Amino acid sequence: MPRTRHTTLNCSPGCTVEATLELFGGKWKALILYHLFEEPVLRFGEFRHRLPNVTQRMLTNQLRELEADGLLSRTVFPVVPPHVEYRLTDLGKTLKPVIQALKTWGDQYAHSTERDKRLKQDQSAQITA
Amino acid sequence: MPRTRHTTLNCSPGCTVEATLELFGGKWKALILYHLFEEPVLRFGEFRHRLPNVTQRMLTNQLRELEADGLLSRTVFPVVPPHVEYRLTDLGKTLKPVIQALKTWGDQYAHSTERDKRLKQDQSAQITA
DNA sequence: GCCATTAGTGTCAGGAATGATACCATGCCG
DNA sequence: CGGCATGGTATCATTCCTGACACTAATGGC
Repeated sequence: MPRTRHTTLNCSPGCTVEATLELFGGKWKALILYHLFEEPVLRFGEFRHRLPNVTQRMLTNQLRELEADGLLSRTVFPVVPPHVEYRLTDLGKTLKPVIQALKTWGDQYAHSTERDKRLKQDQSAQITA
Repeated sequence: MPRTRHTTLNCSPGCTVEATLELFGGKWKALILYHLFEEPVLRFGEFRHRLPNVTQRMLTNQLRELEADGLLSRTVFPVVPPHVEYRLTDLGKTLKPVIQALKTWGDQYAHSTERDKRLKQDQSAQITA
């Protein structure tokens, strides 16, 4: 996601939908935010445990972008070994209903999508192979 | 967006958030869905008018993916010149609260994000240049 | 015969996003 | 002195996304 999509917000009424998506459409951003709604303060290493499929580089990227967009704050304690805390900003907290809507829908419907059926087929094909 | 991100839905409780995002995280999918909530039946050319920045190829891609995911239906009338109608499926209609949440947030907060400020700076820089 | 229409498809190219891997700083512990 | 811990960077390669452009089919109208 998250390339720059449009540079202006003037493309018809639905445009802010896209604008919102640009903020957390990144590959792992929604998940990062989700975990911060569950646990208000997280350290880098804790993210790594919660998102085991994300490489360190990706995680750093996504966190920095969320920070740059003002959705979360990064607090560095100048100690050794390093200690860094991430938490939602006030603006970030306002995203809660959005993430919540995504989760609610996913919990209800994700397993009924065609995409999901394809995934299951792929998996069983791999198992039988 | 939306390459295939994870193949299973087993990665902790927030995973369905990501799964949902995979469905319409594509560059223009949310906007396509949004327009279909406004106007229940749209033809290919009407999308082109509403999304002037999207190339024909991209629009085709995104529509096909949404169709493949069972979120919208594509009805071809075998006439000349071609006539194709797109509308939401029942599953697609269930996404309305999600898109609505995205739009509500965007309308309220998009203009207060750091990203938005950066965009405005870039624009004025281009103007003065 | 020639052009316009609609909804595409095919090909090519460039750039962005992502992943893998290796490497770094610093202070404590033994 | 050597290794560990934490939170990263740097570099390279690859894959994916996106755009530009040209091309198509079948019919109606001039």
